[in-house]
Amino acid sequence: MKLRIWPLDLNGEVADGVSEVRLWGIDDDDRRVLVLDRSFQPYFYLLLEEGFDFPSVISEVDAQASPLSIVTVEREADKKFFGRPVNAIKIGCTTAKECVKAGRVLAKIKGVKTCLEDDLRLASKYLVDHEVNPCGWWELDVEPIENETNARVDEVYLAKSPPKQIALTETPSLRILSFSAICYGTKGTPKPERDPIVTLSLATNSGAVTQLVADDSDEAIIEGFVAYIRNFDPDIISGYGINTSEWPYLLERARRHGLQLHVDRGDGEPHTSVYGHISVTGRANVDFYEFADEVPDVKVKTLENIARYLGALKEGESLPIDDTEISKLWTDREQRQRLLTHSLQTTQSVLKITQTLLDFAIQLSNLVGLPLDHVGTAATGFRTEFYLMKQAHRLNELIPRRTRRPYFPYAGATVLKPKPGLHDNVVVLDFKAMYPNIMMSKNVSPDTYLHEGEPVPPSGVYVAPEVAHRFRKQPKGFYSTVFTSLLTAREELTRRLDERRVDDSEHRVLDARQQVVKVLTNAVYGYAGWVGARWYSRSVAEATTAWGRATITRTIALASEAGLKVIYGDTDSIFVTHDVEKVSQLLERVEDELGLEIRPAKLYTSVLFTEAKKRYAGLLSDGRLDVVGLEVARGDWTDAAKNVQEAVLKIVLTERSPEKAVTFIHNYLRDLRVRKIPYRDLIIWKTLTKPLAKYKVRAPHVEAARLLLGNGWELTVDDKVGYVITKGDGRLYERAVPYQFSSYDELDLEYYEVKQILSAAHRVLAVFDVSLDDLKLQNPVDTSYK
DNA sequence: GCGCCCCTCATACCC
DNA sequence: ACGGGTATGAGGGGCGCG
Repeated sequence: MKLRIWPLDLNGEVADGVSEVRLWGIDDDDRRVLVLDRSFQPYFYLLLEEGFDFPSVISEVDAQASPLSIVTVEREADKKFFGRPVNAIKIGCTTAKECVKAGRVLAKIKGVKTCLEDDLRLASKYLVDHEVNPCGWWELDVEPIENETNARVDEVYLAKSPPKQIALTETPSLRILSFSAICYGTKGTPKPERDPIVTLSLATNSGAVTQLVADDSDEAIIEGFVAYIRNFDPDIISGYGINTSEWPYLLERARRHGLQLHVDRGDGEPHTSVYGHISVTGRANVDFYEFADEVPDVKVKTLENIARYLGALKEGESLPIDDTEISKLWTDREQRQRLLTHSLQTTQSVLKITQTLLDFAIQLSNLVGLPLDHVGTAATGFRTEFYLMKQAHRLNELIPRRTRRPYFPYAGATVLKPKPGLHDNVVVLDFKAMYPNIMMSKNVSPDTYLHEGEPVPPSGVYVAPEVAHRFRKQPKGFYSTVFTSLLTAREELTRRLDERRVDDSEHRVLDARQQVVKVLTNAVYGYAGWVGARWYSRSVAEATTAWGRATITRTIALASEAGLKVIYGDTDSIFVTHDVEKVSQLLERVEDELGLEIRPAKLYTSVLFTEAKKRYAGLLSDGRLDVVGLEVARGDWTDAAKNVQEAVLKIVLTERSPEKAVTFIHNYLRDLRVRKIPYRDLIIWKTLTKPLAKYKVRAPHVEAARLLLGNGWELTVDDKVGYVITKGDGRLYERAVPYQFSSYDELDLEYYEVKQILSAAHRVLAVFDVSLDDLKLQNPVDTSYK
């Protein structure tokens, strides 16, 4: 019989010595199904040296085969490696593990250059080989079988054919469960060895909201959580930070109570899998903290900030409780209800974030080919690589090994010195997908690159400026081929999007699709220059930026020739006076001569530059303030400094009055001295980028982190430390204190005035020749300081 | 002992 | 564990300075 399946999760197993791929999904009749595929033979390739023929190598393989669990040995005469035809031998083994073992032995045979594709997991290889992507529709022949392993699904099948893609686009109706937990500890970060969970809230996309609350013990919470999941049977389990917090905590608490956290559709517990995510077999466990980087406008990636930005938290609503408050609130019976409400709100925010970002996550999984629960945790490089591996397979290209290489830097993009001051009516002209289009039009790819000394082929070469790297014009390279399909897909999506109304349900899916195609397109250049990449090529990256520099340089010359004033430019954009006539001439001229599309992106009614590159602010034609690079756009300045700078920018851009800005600053400083500015606006947030012991210098945020650690708080790499600067003598790092441990009375307000507020404000006002002294209050040694 | 210069380290941004 | 280019602030050493 035929089965149509939308794969949600898959795993590779070895059962009774036989490799088995388990495909968990939803069928077109809305049933949850498990398909077992026992016909997928693990294998790898031996790549032959040039001049060695099959028989001699194969006889040597046969001679060594007996202790190696080799099942099949086949010639592969039509494969390519970096675009060149090669001879390879396909070796099948009983299991993926045996492949690795056999590869190590057989790679030493004379005439074998290397072994390939032995370093891929069974499930990955299955997806690549059968061209199956999760979160899409596939059809295959199956035969119903007994549910021997008690999988928690409606049906279990045995695969009778490989899956084939079918043209169904709609997403099945998914059951989504979001959750969050709060733990109780009196000494710093709660520890699962010691401290219980006090409440766990759950919310589903069917509208159910449940809260589990501890009595003497959290045993009932864990049992209730497991029972709830088994009953609701979610396809997606989501949270915010659950891979590092909730899941490890729940697992340890369950262990301590002698309970099984049996929440999956198999017969196990959640477990750590590739890229450090937590896998719940048969479901997709998605931690939306992993997608916070896709929201670059939010600088400090707390749940509250992300929720607010995405509209998942209404104006006035807040998630005001921080970790240090929890134990107080739980202990105080009167206050306990506030904590429980907070927990519910948190979970509801998570559910809303899930509903906002899930389309993107699903489309990313479907385009890249990684399962939904992996794709978030996989770094950009690995997402790109998985996509490329799938494309390589379609093109009959063998997949290069991952190798360790030395790193050599290379030159990047051009950034112009801005013309400082205020400019009216400025248009930003952007090249559309500059690097991808350069790479495509110049056939820039690892397999088209001509190494030094290689003769020019009959079809000719493209030669990169400055660096003189050469790329054969024919045949079309791997990257070019990939770009062509990505850019074509994007155009097709844009066309279909235009046909639909914004409130159309398919519009959301198409828009998410279009976004992920764009994200992936833009990731390939960076991937090519990453030393860890399988398809790494420094020459590719270096040639691309060289063509980019030539492009922007020529564009600037053409703009000047056209009589336009060039105010600034960075990589693939130039800022010019908005002279409609001349600009449209320029656009035409550039596209004609350079063959790349350039278009107006932003229009500023007025824009302000200092002497610095990459930092400016302007009023967009719709009246919004757009701040780039300046303190307002950074997460490591106090809100006090950012708020003042933003106000100053608004005043000077709209009212053109530096004097008014100065008055505003004076008033703000007076408010600060009488403590009208909220304490939280004086917290500085900085990320720990390495373990504390590895820091070579004593820095404020590092010392604040040490204080937290000393008080029982746990901190790991990537955690943000919030600290304040207190009064006293000595270095800043001696006076930096975690914000939880200090209060307004202890703050060094002079530091905040001078180093935060005035520094940020003066950066803007210096353009108008306002001095720092003009910004200070008349009585700098006001008694309220000390 | 203090200010100044210059350098390194650290972070976060832009595209 | 994708790229290079850039700004900025704090720390820290060396130096002059009666």
